[in-house]
This record gives sequence, structure tokens and C-alpha cells, in this order.
Amino acid sequence: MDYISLLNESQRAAVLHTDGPAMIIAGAGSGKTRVLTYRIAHLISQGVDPFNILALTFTNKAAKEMRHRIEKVIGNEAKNIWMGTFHSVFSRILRAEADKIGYPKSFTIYDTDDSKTLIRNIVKELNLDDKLYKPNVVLGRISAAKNKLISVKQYLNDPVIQADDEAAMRPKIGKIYEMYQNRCFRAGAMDFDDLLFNTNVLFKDHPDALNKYQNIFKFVMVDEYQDTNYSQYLITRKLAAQNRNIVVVGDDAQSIYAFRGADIQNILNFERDYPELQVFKLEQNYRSTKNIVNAANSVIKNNSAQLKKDVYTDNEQGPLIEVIKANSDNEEGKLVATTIFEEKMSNHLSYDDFAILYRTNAQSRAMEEALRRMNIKYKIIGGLSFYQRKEIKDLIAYLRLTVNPNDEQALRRVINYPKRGIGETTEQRLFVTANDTNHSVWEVVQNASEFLGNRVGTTIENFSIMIRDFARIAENSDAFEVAKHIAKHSGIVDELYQDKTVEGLARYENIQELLNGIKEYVDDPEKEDKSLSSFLQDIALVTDADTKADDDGEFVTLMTIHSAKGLEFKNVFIVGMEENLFPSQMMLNSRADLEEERRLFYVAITRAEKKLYLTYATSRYQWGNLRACEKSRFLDEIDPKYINFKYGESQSGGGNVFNRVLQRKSSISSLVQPPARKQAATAYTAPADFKPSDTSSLAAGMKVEHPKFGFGVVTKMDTQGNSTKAIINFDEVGEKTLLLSFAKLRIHE
DNA sequence: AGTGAAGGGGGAAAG
DNA sequence: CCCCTTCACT
Repeated sequence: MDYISLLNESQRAAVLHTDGPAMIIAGAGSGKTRVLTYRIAHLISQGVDPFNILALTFTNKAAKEMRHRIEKVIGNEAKNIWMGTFHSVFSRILRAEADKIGYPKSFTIYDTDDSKTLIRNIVKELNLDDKLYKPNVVLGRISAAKNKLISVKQYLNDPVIQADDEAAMRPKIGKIYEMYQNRCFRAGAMDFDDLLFNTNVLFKDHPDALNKYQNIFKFVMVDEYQDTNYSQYLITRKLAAQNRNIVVVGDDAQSIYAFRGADIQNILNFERDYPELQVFKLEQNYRSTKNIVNAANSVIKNNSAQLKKDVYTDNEQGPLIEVIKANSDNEEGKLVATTIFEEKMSNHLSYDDFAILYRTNAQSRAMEEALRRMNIKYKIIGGLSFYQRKEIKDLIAYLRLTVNPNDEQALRRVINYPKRGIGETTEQRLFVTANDTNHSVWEVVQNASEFLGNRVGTTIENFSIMIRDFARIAENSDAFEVAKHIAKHSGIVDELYQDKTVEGLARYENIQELLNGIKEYVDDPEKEDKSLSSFLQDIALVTDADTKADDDGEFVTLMTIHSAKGLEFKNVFIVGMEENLFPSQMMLNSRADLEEERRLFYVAITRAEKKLYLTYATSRYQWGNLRACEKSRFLDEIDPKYINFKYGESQSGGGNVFNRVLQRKSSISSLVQPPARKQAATAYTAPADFKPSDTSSLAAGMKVEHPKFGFGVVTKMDTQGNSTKAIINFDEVGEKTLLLSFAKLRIHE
């Protein structure tokens, strides 16, 4: 395959660069993934062993996709590339080297909930004010420290950190950090940050191990480099120290994760670490129209901190960006939904071509309601993932405990679920006894009657016998067999089966679904290790983003801008373009924060291929009460020549749906926002008793009424397959093509 | 141990 | 407004 000819000049230069360090600055939509995949394919075609290539990404999804694309070019050998997220690759390595740093090989990975629960427990044990020491805040501090490779000891001895914590009235965070680490260690558990922190520990304290991986990973590649934190940066620097074959790809303009430790400084560090560095710039955008690319540029140039780069495109000019003003969040939703419907109908698009992006998850509600009302199918990305559901976490806790009985968080979760008469007090006594007698909790559990007396002791011992029984089965069975056994004998399935409510049924089905997933895992011929332990390691690092979409037909995609990164859609709506929402109120305190917010806006704009809509509302419900909103400063940062204002700034009058709907609505919501405009004389309002007729016998010539478009005459019927469209000439809005299955029409004889 | 009422609090987010 | 936690009461 002649992939070289598919590349433009700068892309080709980057792909053909095979020796020494390089940095690829890739503008939005400039074919970054293409360059990465072809570069790997090219290396392999030059005789590099795929086993010697390490490619690190930020999401499992990105890794999967890239592997898939490389496979298309070079075939099966692609499977042998070390490709994955930082966390998955290094947890695999830690699994092999765990004993060197004192952890069991079957260490547990604590998810964020486990971490927070543990912190909550510790705060309680230390008798600290839980209003002050909120798990989120404390975990945030601990996580930030780990990402900067600050150990407990360094944390406690650093005067600046201590002063910070004292100033924030939280002087005990260091103490909590210390206890948290001890407890994790004792439980044989690592949290997400530990996976990277401990990789650094391994490489620092065991030069032989570092050397081994330096020799394996002769070629290192890092995607989304602008999002790496210090801990990740140092891992890659150490691995590449010998061969100096490291290539990083990133776009400083798309750095939107500083709030969770990403450090743009890493790009500058990179230039310092490798003076012989070659820099490639991918500046041609293949994704979007000129209007979109130029508008995005006009926004990002307001940031002072950025690498010089000129993103341009040879694509068509495209339509102007529409700015739409609504009177309320609900009306905003309505306008978005109507526009999607109209656009789809008049341009023969699929709902898949539309995405609605927002700053905060709470904004999805108004959008959902409007879409539902118009019978538009949609899917929300993000939110609670499958593995975060209670019933799934419960079963997984049993699995974790089976593999690692020292896993405290798993133990706490299921020791009394399903109910077996081990109450809170008993549980507390278990942990206190363990601490006092210097035993592990699991040891206390196994000999509970010795410590807690016979009655409750026997119950607890029976529980431990059950878990040990599970562990015995796990030794000689694959993950599926043992999981099935555990689901049944732990009592979880029975418990859920009792619950005949809709939710209960769903939970029961989720358990089945998890078991199906484990079966699939076991049946996968590419998985070598089919043990429960191996399965658990895999899913600990799986998130919602990669659970396969059950794509039942076409749908509009709703998600936060953060989760839209890396994606593209023909038509994009960025909603809630209001001060204090976007930019977020919390990001107005410093220039750096505001610039990150602006980069977020840049990311949002550049998701659009053909057409971009920016909407805002002048009032919005927030925590129960209505508040007036001002339009976002970001709207004013776009060069106005790329914008068409639909309402407000330039009223065009005739023929557009927005105005009509808005004007109708404004009379209703006039209590909130006095309508600035006069009601158009032609505005049509559906009567309160409007009821759609049965339209199965609709034919050309018939007179109809539509709740929005008013009265009209059917000029033509058009049936294709099982969808029937009616072309109707409305008195007020002219000719419209409506899909009968959606349109609400009243027939007037 | 299990329920219902009252109260608090609410950022974006991968692994 | 909505979700989650807590607390009081059975």
C-alpha cells in the first residue's frame, strides 16, 4: 500500500522521520492520527519489530482505533505493538514487576469511588471536620501531589505545601495522604495515580528494570502530549533516555486538562531535554470549512500563551456560523431541536450528522426534553458508566475480594451485602481490632470469633469461608466460571431477583450483561490469560467511552465539550454560550484559567465540519430559580464576518423559523424578559386544543394545519421505502418537506 | 436493620 | 431543580 502518496508534504516529512526525537504540532483536523498510524506502519515496513514500539494514548478508544487503522495497513503484526493508555500499559508492567516494589502481583486497582470512600473513612477516624475535608478536595490534593511525584514524605516536609494547606484551613491533608497510602499498600491496592507514580518508583529504584524496558521500547510515541502530567512526562523521558527515539504529537491550543494535572510545561521541557529535536507542524485542516477554521483562529488568537502555528484549509467557504438567541434554556432546547429537524429534512441528512455540545452536564436536560418532544432520537455520551452501577460494582467487589482478600474497599462493600447481619458497629470493630492488634483486616475476619465473640464471629467467619471457597474455585477455573459461581452463591442474583420493579429488573439484566461480558472475554482467542485476576485488571481501566454503542439506528449525539475532543460532526451546536456558564464562573479568576476555557471553546468550534451553531439564552433555570444571563464574551471574540446572527443583533424578518418561534414564545415568557421586539403580525400560534389528525390518507391538494408553520396546502406526496414525506406549501413560511411519521398535522376538509 | 423526611450541595473528566 | 447523605424514628 502506497500510504506515502496519501500524505501532504509536512505529514510525509513527519512519517519519514524515523531517527531521533521529534515533536509534531498538529492543528485541529490536520490528520494527526493518520500521521501517527502511518509512521508506525512505516517503521514496521522498515524492519522494526512491532514488539519494540510503544504508542501511548489517552483513551482506550483512541488506542483501539489506532491499532485498527495500523492493522489495515500492515495486517496482523499490528497486534504486537505495545499500544494503549499510559495506565493500561504501565499497570501491565507493574503487574509483572510488583514484587520489586512490595506489592502483590494481583494488586487491586482502586477506582475513584474507592479512593473517596477510603478518604471519608480516614477523615472520620481522625475526627476531622468533613465539611472542610471533603473527599473530592482531599483526593484532588493527593492526586495533584502524585502527578508531580511528590511522595508522602516530601509532602509533609515541604514548607510551601504545608503553608498552602494551612492557609486553606486544611493542615491535616498531609496526614490523610500518609494514612491513605498506608491503607492502600496494606490492602494491596493502587489508585489510578499510583499506577504512574509507582512506575516512576520502579524505574528509579530498579535500574535493571528500567534498562529492560528501555531495550524493549526502542521507539516511543505519545499522542495528545499537551495533556500529559509530570509523572507521565518523566516515564517517557526515562524510557527514551537510551535510544532517544521519541516522537510526541500534540496541539497546545487543545490543552483542556490542566485542571487535572496536565502540564503544558512538558512541551517546553521536551525542547530542553532534546536539543537535537526536530519539529513538524501540521497546519492544513482537512475537516472544516473556511468559515469554521477562520472563526476558530480568530478566537484562539486572544490567548497569549501559544506556539506559533497557522491553521488553514483548502476546503469550501461553507455557510456562516449561526448565532441564535433564545429567551430561556427551554426555548434554546426547542430551537436546537427544530433546527435539527428542519436541517435533516431539507438537506436529507441523518441524525448522526448532528451533535449538541455543552459545558456542563446539567445543560443536557433542556435539550433532551426538546428532542423527546419532537421525537428525535438522541444519545447522551458520558455520565454513569456501566461499571459504575451499583449492582455491577457489588459483584465486582466480590470478584476483587476473591482475587485479593486484603482489598479493604471491596470487603466493606460486600461484607453485609446481601444482608447477613453484620452491621455497622461490627464492621467498625473489625477495622479497629485490625489496627489495634496489628493484623490485617482479612486475618481478623477469618478469626472473628476469637476477637468479637461467638455469635457475630461465626457469621463473619462463614463469610470468610465463602470467599476462600471462591478463591479455591478461581485457582482452577476461568474468569467466567468463577464469576458465574460467585454471582449465584454470594446471594446477589437471588437478592436482585426478588426485586420485581422495573429498576430491579434492569439491575438483574445488568448482572447478566456483566456475565456475558466475562464470557466474551474468556472466549476471546487473543486473550492469553483468562483468569479472574487478569479480567479484573482489564476492566479496572475500561470506561464508558469504550463500551460499544448499541447503534440502533441514527441519533443525535449529546455530550460535554470535554468528551467531544477528538471527534467530528457535520453539524455542531454549542449551547449555553453565556457568561458564567461558558466561560465558567469558576474559570474567571486568572488569565491562565480563562485561556484554558478559551481553548475549550476552540476545541468545540473545531469539531464542526460543515455548519456550526452557537446558541445562548437570556434566562436560565439554575438550582431551582430563574436567572438572567448575558451572552458569552467568547461570541464577541469571533470575527463577525464569519457570523450570521439569527435574532437580536440583525433581525432579518421573513421566512425563518427561529424568529417565528421566538416571537411567539416571547409573549409567554415576557414576565422574565420583557420582549424587546414587536410581535410579527404573521406569527402563528397553535390553538390550545390542537390535535394532530391521522395522516395515513393524506394526499396532494388537502388543506392542513401545523402547530408551528400554520396553514398550508399539500402540493405533493413522496413515498420512499417506509418513509413518507409531504411537501406542503404553507401560507406563512412557504414550502416545507415534512416526514409524516414526525409531523403533527391537522387535516382541514 | 430498614424506612422516609429533611438537609446540603452542586466543575469539566480519562484511567 | 435534583441527587445524595444523614438522621430520626420505627
